[in-house]
Amino acid sequence: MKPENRKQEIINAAAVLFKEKGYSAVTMRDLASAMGIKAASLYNHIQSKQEILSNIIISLAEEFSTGINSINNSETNAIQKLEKIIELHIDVTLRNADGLASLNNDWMHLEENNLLYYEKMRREYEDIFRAIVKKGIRAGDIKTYDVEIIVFSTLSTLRTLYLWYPKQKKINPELLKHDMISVLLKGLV
Amino acid sequence: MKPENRKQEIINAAAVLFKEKGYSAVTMRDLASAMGIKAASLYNHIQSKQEILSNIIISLAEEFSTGINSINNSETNAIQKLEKIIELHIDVTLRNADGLASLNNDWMHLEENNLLYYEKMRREYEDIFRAIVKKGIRAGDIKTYDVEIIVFSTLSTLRTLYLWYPKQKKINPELLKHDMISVLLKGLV
DNA sequence: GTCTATATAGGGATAGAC
DNA sequence: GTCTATCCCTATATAGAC
Repeated sequence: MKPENRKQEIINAAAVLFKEKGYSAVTMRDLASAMGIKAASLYNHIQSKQEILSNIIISLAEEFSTGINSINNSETNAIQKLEKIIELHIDVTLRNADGLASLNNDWMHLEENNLLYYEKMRREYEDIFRAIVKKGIRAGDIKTYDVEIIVFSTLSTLRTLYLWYPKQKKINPELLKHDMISVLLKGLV
Repeated sequence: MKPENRKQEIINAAAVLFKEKGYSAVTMRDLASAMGIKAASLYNHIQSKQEILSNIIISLAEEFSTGINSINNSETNAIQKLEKIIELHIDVTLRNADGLASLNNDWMHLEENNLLYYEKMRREYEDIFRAIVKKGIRAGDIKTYDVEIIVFSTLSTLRTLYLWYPKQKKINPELLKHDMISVLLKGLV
């Protein structure tokens, strides 16, 4: 096994533990034990605990950043863009639900430039999302509720998918996408 | 100042810090510093760090438990019950947004009986919520999407309110309730 | 690539003076 | 009710043998 693979194994194992207890409560001994080795051995593959966290979070944040920019640049209306954003979140959740726990709950433990970089991406993501909703309202495609409430309620559902999805083993991704789009955009009543 | 007041001050200060960094990353020295005293002095008012956490979480969980039981026992239809649940979450968030961060993110650091007690209340809360949605679907008041998706998307929005509300200082609670009910129940489109 | 041993720092909590 | 001093434990990380 090449070092890069072993490193990724460690990062994946860490993501599972971080999801269960949070970054701060997981020790390098916990992580080593989950890998079946001693804590000191981890340092042959990674430089620090912090490096593991930034690896998990930054790659995910960049995925969302790339995704929403590509969606935003497409020639579609606001509703279609929101549908694409919902699909983006579902796709990322299917691929890396564990890592999303750190993205959502442990980003504040990033250090220095990584923290600033994360915060910048998050701000830009929300700005694009907000702009899409505003355009949709102006075009008459979206009802004229408070923009912030719409952005918040939609995003909080999408961001929490990682908690919920693993418990619904049987659910079909296509059904999930369809019903999630319906529930979020067309309401329950 | 009576000891009970001082104790509550400590718990309130702790809730703010737990919200910012999470239970595990906040030290008793951090908390003491926020109170303007030394760490050892905290122990004149509280027995342990764990006691602070359980105070924050258990009282909030009991509030939700009482609230949803009372709503569920009222003679109203599913939609009216859901509206009341949304109001319940908004009311609790207005009163104690800081504590809700611990309820949502740090419950797994509860110990022994408190952990079991919390998990029981949470399970019962979700069961009641799910039963209300199911009744609403059977009565034809709620569209026939996947029940779990409805429960999840609604609850995740309500549970995340604590993150979002403090940033919207100007928003009127009544407008918030009205628009939140509209967005969650009637959709965006 | 993993181990044992260890350095160094900081955690929660207590004792006892004031 | 708060302080200083301190106990004991565990954290991240490194050094060097195998």
